[in-house]
Amino acid sequence: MKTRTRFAPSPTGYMHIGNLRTAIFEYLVAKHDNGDFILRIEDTDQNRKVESAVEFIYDTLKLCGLNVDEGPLNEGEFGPYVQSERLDIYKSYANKLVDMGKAYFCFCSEERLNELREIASVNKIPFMYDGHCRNLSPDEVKERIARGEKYVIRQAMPKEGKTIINDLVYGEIVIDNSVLEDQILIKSDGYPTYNFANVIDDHLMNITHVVRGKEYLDQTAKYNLLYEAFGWEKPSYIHVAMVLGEDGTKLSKRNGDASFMDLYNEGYLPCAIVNYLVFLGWSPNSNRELFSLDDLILEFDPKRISKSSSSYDVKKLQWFNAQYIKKLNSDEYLKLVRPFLEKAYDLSDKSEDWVRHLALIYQNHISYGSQIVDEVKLFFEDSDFDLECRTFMEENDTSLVIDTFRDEICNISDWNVNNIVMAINNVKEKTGIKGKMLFMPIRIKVSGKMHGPELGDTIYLLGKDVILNRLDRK
RNA sequence: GGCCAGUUGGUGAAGUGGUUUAACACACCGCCCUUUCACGGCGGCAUUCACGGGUUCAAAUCCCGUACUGGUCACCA
Repeated sequence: MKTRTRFAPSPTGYMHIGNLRTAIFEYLVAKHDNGDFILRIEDTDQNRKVESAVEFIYDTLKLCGLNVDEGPLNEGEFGPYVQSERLDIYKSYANKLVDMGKAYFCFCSEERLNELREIASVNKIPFMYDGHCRNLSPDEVKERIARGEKYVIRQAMPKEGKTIINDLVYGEIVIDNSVLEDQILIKSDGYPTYNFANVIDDHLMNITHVVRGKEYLDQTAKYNLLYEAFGWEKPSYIHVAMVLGEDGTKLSKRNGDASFMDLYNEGYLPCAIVNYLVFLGWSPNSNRELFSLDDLILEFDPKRISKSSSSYDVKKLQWFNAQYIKKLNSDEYLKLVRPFLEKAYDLSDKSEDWVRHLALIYQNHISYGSQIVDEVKLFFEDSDFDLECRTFMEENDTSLVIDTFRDEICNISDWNVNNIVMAINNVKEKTGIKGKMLFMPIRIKVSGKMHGPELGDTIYLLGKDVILNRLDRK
């Protein structure tokens, strides 16, 4: 049977890094086996729907190179791929279960349920539906439905015995059936519950490997019981531990950096994000860290997914991203960085060459696109010396170097990097000062900083007039 | 609270009974390179694998208990 996995998000118009990571794992499991990657939209909660969320999900996956083989926008033979369009399917399967005597109609009111809940909380025991409607006679059921009473359909769970979950990552997990409630399959509004819709869809869509967050691990017992009730073959399960924030707490929407789009808009490359995310909880059978998606497909083995949760670390992401930025050719690099420059500064009086030259000297320095804005600031505005610079200038007599340098600069007729480097060299010859005591005074005067790009380039790009001005400042 | 899982350095992690005096990478620190800065290179950084017992000639690796962390117990997904 062809391997098929599915990514099944709710259409919220937002994708955080944990979701994306799950999608990547799903994609890799499928593609490693030459299988299919399916997108299914889980919108059974009508309140949470967001306009154009489906397009957003497609866009995100596409940016990451995760091609959807079947989904709402490119349907295959197992559609529809949106759960709200499959309501009849769920109903018919629920009724089938009722006919088999494995599910039943339940007319219990919210008031009665709340009462039960209260009693349970007073007695400090976990609430569980008591199966009140489990043995209603078929005639009574028919009559009450005819009367227009509201109902849900619940699955009749076994009261005894154990259910075994087999997971590729966690191994065998045993759940006591006595903790399982008669779960609702169809809600009173006619919509299926998440759990039920999942099982039906996964089976009908021939999903062979269910990859999902570890928070569903316990619930898998219910899934298995459903598969068994129908007599269907169970899929393989791959539960993936969660990603925690840097402080060890759960990632949330409030943590802006946890959103893929936010990272993308800050100038992180999708290939770097993907590479980083895969390494959060997975490792290959070697020391290699840099992987393209295609290489990942080759290497990926779900058995090497970690059982414990891991923390999201921007520093490491930045390292990955810097590696990929370095590998970009200059056109690709410019495409990444230029929008940030245009947004932050007025480039209208700058030549294309100038912008290119400026951007390129930072290619080996930045770890994400928008970082260039700060780095490049000294080319667009004067800034005061920071403490480090002031201390240096106060503790050292720099006037000889600066004065000589000024003269040399004035004498340059052909303004290019070579001549500028030569000018600095002349200062060394004439003053006998070299090394740090030569370069630092010039660097500080010119850029206001002790750290920065190559001095020759910096001076060249700033231009003669600006340089002469800055040499005179305090 | 019941149930389920996890616990290797600041972070990601390798490791599944002896080749481990615990790889590798990020971060950090130091040195070298660079006439400056960065890039890069080299080196340092867990006497120890949450803790306590046990099994064994031998345990991070197997067993039991404790602690801590997380998950889960909805007409949410």
